Amino acid sequence: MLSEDKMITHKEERRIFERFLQKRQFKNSRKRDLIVDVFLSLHEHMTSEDIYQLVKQKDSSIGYTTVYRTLKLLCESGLCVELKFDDGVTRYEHLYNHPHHDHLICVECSTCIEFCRPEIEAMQNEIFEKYNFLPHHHKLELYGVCPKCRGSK
Amino acid sequence: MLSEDKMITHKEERRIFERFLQKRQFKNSRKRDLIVDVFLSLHEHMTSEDIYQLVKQKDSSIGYTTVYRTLKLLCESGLCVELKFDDGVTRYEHLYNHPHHDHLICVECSTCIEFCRPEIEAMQNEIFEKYNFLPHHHKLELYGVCPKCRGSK
DNA sequence: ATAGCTGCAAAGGTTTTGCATCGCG
DNA sequence: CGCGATGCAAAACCTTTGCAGCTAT
Repeated sequence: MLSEDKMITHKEERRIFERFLQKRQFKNSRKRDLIVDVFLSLHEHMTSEDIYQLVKQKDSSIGYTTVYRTLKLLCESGLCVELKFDDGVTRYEHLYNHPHHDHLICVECSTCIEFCRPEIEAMQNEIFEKYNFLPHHHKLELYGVCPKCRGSK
Repeated sequence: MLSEDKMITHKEERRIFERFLQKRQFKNSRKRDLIVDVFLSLHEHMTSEDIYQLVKQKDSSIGYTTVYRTLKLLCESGLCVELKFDDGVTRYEHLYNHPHHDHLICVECSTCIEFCRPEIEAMQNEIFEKYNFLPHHHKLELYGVCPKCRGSK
């Protein structure tokens, strides 16, 4: 899990991913590159299906499986994390250039707002220490009804 | 979502559920009663499959579907909440007699510890207000490696 | 040539639902 | 009787994997 919040360029992210592939002795692939480009340009959480649809617009010969497997690799490389909200669908979040944050989610329309609470980090560590756990990651999600959905009732 | 943390008896919980069923004009059912009894006696989060196994020990003629549907009813009645951790399996938590708490989960063995952080409530409301959301519920999960799993490496 | 890359189809793992039957009121 | 309660089987959903053919090195 990454903890540094410094900004890095798209190009640097690509290099990170390439080094990751090299370490594993993977080969180059035009299709995988395209998927990685699409993913790195995303600023919102998306499901693998969403990302598959975006990728297909650029190259309709790419299959879902390849998108799925590439997203897994992006997660292993540290550029991506899987998010699982209450609706049970896995979403992928672009991690770099994205300071740590938590999520505020509308239970009606699934709108998702990101917010920051530095206090959480402190509290988190306190609890991990108290129970002698080795910290891995945490998840804070607030569910409610967004202003738009409140209005339309 | 319940916010009161007072203790209530098993019998009172049953009455709450019965009133809930009456309001919906549901009929009595020996099997559903048995499932409710098993559920109300639980103190840990369990999957529907776990609960089904416990129920079958008391009456092997009860099917999974009935357990599943009864758990849904318990949720609607307010006695139960569904928890979805990162492993994707829905767990059911007995809500009454259970002050509000959050979860510390071992990423290796899935051990789950409950802890309390009153500060979270305050912070939560602050954020809901800031973004003008109507609060529904929240979820704080800390994932790490528990002492036992740390030791065995 | 060897080993990784791909797409398709199918398998897995869970949660839900359709339907015919049973049983409470 | 009428309508909810049940069990079984099957559908729905997503995620993951097997496999045969393709491609980079």
